[in-house]
Amino acid sequence: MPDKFYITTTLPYVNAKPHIGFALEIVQADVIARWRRARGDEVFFNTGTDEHGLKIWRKAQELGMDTQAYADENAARFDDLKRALNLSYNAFIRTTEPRHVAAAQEFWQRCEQHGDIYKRNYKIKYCVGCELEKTESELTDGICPIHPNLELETIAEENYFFKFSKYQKKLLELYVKNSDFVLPKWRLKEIQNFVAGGLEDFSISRLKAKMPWGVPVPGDDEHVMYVWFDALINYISTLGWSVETQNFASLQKDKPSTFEKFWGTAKKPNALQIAGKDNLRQQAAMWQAMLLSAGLPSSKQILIHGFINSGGQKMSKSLGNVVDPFELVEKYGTDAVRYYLLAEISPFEDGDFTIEKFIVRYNADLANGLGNLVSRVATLLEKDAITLTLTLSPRERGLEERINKGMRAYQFNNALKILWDVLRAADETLSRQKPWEIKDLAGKKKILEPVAQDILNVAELLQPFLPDTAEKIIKQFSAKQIKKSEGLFPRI
RNA sequence: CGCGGGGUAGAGCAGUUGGCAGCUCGCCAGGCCCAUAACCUGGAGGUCGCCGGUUCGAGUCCGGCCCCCGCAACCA
Repeated sequence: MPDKFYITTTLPYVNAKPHIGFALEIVQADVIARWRRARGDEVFFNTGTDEHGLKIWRKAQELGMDTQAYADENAARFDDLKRALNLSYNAFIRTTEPRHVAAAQEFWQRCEQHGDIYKRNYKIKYCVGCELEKTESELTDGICPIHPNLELETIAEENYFFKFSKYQKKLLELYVKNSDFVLPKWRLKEIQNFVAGGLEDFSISRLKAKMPWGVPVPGDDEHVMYVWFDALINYISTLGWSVETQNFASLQKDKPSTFEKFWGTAKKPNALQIAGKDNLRQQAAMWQAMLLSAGLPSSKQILIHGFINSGGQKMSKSLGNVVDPFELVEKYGTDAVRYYLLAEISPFEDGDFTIEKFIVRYNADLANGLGNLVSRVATLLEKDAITLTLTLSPRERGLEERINKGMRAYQFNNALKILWDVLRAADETLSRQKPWEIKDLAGKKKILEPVAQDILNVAELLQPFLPDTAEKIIKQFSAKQIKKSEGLFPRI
């Protein structure tokens, strides 16, 4: 019986092009998904786009476009990552889809039934100069930095609020009971401290008159849901919650729904989420409180990755150091980009991307390392027409276990290092045993066969990381007569 | 005393249970000449931020201090 495995990324907001940071998140998720599939699990891998809210609405207005048309255009660009990065997700949910809107409304009603939604005055600061609402973090010393001479107006607006504060205790229990609920450990500590410090209810609606681009609040035509509230629900709307859940409940009592199979149950939560460090609170606290309120199972685990800086600085448009994943793939290939994200960037800490570092890593590991070794061995075999019978399976036991150990801790960089150690050892063996000096073909074969087998073993275990490259090598090294092929990674 | 992360060779980093300080790039010397001017070996280069403690032994544990970087909620 294969295990059911669920993994989801956060949904990127479609007001900008996909950037390298999201590429990191989705490639990490992809490796985990592929790894689980290779182990025989049935995998549900979700991603999608977050499309409601002020920024998108305003941007579409600026462009004179229909808001949905604008969202469609941008959502398509995110889905393009699938091909560019060779991703294996099987679900792409958009928060403007009817099934998601319906789920969000159902979810809202459940929270409301539990007495967790209420209306209250919400004071906002408004800068007449900018004609915009301002949050505290946008202000310096309580005044708008762009219009320091103007006084801010305070506008009181009625909003719906979610009783976040009510769930403080339950959230803390959740963290205590599941010591690896959030990885890395210090992020769990961070969220624990945050929740322990006290929670304030948060606003979950906006006045439709001011900003109509959102999910309508059930039973109140004046309001739409604040984008965060609806966006988080994608993790379950993508599974067919709640329409399917309800159908199953009435029709087939004993058969678990897709939702239960993948999202899990209260006793056995099953959902793995992956998110950036800016999303810790939303995913590990707010979303979990929302699930508790709606009477649904918590997530099982949340992985928090860091940010990618460029030359030690934050990527920003004004600095001109923003990295476009499509451009990189175009120039250097999918697997080269995947390799950098997985091998060079620490899975949990902030990482750094510069084109110089990328090229150094590419040449050292992909061109001089893997690519050169494959071509080295293939040529030696082809030249003397040495035929081998290598086996793809059973895999080399110890090596596979070491990779699995790294993967269970989501240490992609360590797992890859283990594989590269094998490649290095192969190069060393060749230099020491000098098969090219040996006249006797049987003797030559004796040296080359285990080296070729090592390459095949590495290729097989490399599949979740560099699927395309791995497949090429497996094909090449499964032939009786291994032949030289085009270089995998030409030196740059 | 808000919270968290970091400070290890010229640069970038690894060091999970305390046991002779490692990796990649760069630099120097040698080897090889099968391979994508690739590969292999050796070398130079570090008071592991500072001070104190525990220990036979600390980069690793404990206490204090200094510096750098994020975050401080309804900015999606």
